[in-house]
Amino acid sequence: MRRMTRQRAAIWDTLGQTDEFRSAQQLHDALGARGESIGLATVYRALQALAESEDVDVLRTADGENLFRRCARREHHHHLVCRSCGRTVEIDGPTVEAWAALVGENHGFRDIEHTIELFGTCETCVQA
Amino acid sequence: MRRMTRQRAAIWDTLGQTDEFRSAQQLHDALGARGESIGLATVYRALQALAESEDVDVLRTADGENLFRRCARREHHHHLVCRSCGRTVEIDGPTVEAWAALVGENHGFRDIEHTIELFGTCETCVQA
DNA sequence: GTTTGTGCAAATATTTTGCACTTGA
DNA sequence: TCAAGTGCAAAATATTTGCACAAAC
Repeated sequence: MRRMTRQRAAIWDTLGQTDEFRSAQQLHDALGARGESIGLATVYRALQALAESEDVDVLRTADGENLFRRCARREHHHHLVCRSCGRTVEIDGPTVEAWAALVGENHGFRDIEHTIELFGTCETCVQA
Repeated sequence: MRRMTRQRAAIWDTLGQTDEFRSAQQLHDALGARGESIGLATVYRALQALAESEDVDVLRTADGENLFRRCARREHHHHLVCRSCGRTVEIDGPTVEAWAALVGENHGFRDIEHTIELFGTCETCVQA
């Protein structure tokens, strides 16, 4: 079903080089800088596939851009992102998970899903 | 600073006609059906202004479209949206608010903001 | 060898913007 | 009057897709 190509290997590898979320464009640039010539459409297609198989996290910024990152953990989790430097912390929130499920049920909703992202300014950036 | 024009009045009025979230496009169509000829750009500009002054709620769908709705309540709150019929329930969550603030602080982040949306299938749609 | 992936360029879709013209206060 | 608002069409953004070609398995 899924073939390992030079392009996909390079994308996966590049994704592993940092912990930060990056856009398809940034990834494409990084690949170029690395000497890998890969079409932007291919990057999008690869990221889409990786997101689908949950091998990368997807984060939607306020201005509608998708950012991708190789997952550190496999389970469901959320993120706390520094709005200044982009540093990311992975969060797991039994509290909110429970809250979300409860609120949904209270209103007679089934199959609750939730989107939760936290944004703030990290310690380093506050000082700067 | 802010002038009341025929266009803005019509947009505001049309927003009040339903409780559902609608896109700029849908609003524009509804206005047309009503006999009001208003430029799409004007609709966008009006909605942007209304969102800024918090007179409408903005919801970002998974596919990156902005939906708007006249606020029922003034304060900060979240939504539970039916993925099938679009019915919306406004939620206020002291629990999550507190959780978000706490998580942020624990990681040394300041000025925490959060994005939280719940999606599910409502009772009516489950039966159907 | 056949099916899946790739590259390119063109297409989509949504939202924004420049600019000349209107209009509300 | 005259700053603020509007309309239109063009631009900007982010992502997707058609199709001919290349490459995994």
